[in-house]
Amino acid sequence: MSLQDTLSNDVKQAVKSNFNVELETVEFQATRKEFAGDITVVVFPMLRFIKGNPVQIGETIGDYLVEHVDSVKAFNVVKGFLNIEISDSYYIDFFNGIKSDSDFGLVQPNPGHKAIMVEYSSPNTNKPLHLGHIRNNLLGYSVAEILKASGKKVYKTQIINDRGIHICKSMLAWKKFGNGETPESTGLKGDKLVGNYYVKFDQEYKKEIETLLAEGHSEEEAKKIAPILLEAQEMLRKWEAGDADTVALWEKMNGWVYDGFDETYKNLGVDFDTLYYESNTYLLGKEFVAEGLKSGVFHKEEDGSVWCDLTEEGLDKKIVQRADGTAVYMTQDIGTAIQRIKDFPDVGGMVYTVGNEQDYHFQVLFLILKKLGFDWAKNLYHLSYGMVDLPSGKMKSREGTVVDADDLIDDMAKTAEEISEELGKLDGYSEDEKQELYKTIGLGALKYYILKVDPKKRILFDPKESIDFQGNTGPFIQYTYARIQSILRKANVDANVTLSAVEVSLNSKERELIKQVQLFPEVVQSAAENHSPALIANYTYDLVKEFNSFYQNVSILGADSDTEKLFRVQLSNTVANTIKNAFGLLGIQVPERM
RNA sequence: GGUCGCGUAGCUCAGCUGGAUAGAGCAUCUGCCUUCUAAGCAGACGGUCACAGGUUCGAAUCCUGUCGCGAUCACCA
Repeated sequence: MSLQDTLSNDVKQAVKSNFNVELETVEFQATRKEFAGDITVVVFPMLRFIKGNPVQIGETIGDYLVEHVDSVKAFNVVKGFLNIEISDSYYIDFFNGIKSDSDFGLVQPNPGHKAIMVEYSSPNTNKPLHLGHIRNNLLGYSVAEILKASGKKVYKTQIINDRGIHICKSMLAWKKFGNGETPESTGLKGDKLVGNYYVKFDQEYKKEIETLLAEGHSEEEAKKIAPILLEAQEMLRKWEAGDADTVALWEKMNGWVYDGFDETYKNLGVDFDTLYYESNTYLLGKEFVAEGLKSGVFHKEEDGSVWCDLTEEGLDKKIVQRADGTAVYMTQDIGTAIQRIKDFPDVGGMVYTVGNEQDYHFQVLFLILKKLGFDWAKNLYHLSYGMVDLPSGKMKSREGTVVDADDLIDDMAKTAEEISEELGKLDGYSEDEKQELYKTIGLGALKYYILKVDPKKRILFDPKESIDFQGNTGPFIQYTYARIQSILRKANVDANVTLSAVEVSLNSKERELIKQVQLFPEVVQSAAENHSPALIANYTYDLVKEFNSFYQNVSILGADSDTEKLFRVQLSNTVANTIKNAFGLLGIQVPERM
């Protein structure tokens, strides 16, 4: 039970015995630094139930608390704010309780709870991953880890868009212009190679359009009758008909892409428990159209197309099946969702990590699933995130203004290397160790930079300047962790010794630090509820700032008594542990030294 | 035009269910390396929380409207 919960009961008791009023809730906030105290009760909301002067009410409650509650040492009242000072023994007890708990703040999985499936990444297989995918992957992975930490069983998944006209475009371009090139023959990553042919297709397509325009066709017409496009469409038909050659080529090229993706995922540090492929799911969902028709959720138009009328819910009418009987995007997503629950019966909810341009789509999808009567439909969440903008504007693949994921990761490591060399931090390291560390730091900077921002806001990303290594950044926090490790190596004390309040008296900085650490489990729960890694990131930064201030202003290994030294070292160790757990949830590594 | 999201310091961002004088970092300026990692610490400067109303003891936070930016409104995915 947290301090706030117990105090809440105490305050209610105080109010009851003094004013004979039963309070529903008590409002708390952290005490501002300029006042004495650790936690503050806001008296104003009580005025609705208790008549009187807020200062006097505060005084009365404070008197009661000091007298009846062991952990309350003293209090003061400023206006309607009752500032409570907590006794050292409370903090020391709390501290003793968690200091050897390496899983502090993480809830063990509860087998009674339903599992959650988290979908993220979900790329197309015709081009490499870019900066937008990085945000998607980091968010999805991190939210999955945070949900795990809050005690849920989690399945990480993605749906790979491995079919369609865009895939055929790169296949066709490779067939026509590729001269049998392979990743091995060119030394290119598979996804890059395939991506190049997608670009090649577009170039040829544009050339043909120009020719057609010169021949007097309208632009609209030219776009439709360009021979290379017709050829791609023919290829898609062949693929759908199961043509052996086409399918073989499709499998070969997709294989290259998957190898490339795997490398990028590995570099990013994300992974998946199960995969779905659109080529397997694009025909799903049609049987539910039939069912929906029967139950009246859908209706059929004269031309045979099937619709769902959501106008009563304030939305539009949405098509779920074309007049020719084929499925649309929405149909697939309905089918895939249902299929997933069939495949994993323990799943009771799903999180979709998809950009905010699809907000409307998911609103509709969730509503339809509810109408179809699935009880898990109420536990669906669209983890919607804003676009990543560049200073030059939007990323456009056709204009070559895309920031490639692999390039970006490499650049970050390079920046880390330059800064480290300049500061001369890594003397005495082997070249391999250095390279490993540059990667850890570079990725830490990138991940933290992306994750500390509220998911729903758009991010302005300046590849040259935006990622800093000072201030509110991943490397700053990693650095603090490494420094604590250094303290621990040199201090060489037994971390398991239990201290009592009689032996140690806390100064204000130690108090602040313990309070900060104490918040971690609440922050994790809140982040899980809000699907927001940003909460964890900003909390970790606050903790580290607090620690740095403590560390620089209190002499840890100076002329203190052994007990005080022991306490401070243990406290540092606990902070390090918390940083490590928090960063684990963000998928960021903390180096022992840097 | 309808719907949804965003608008906080020069820049990048925090600010939980309304609470005390709105917080960080970067940038600019001042101090601090013979003691544990200066990727650090202490401090200064910097704000009409887009604007206007409303709700209330109390609003950056909730409600309404206006403006600005973005997304979305396909028998595309």
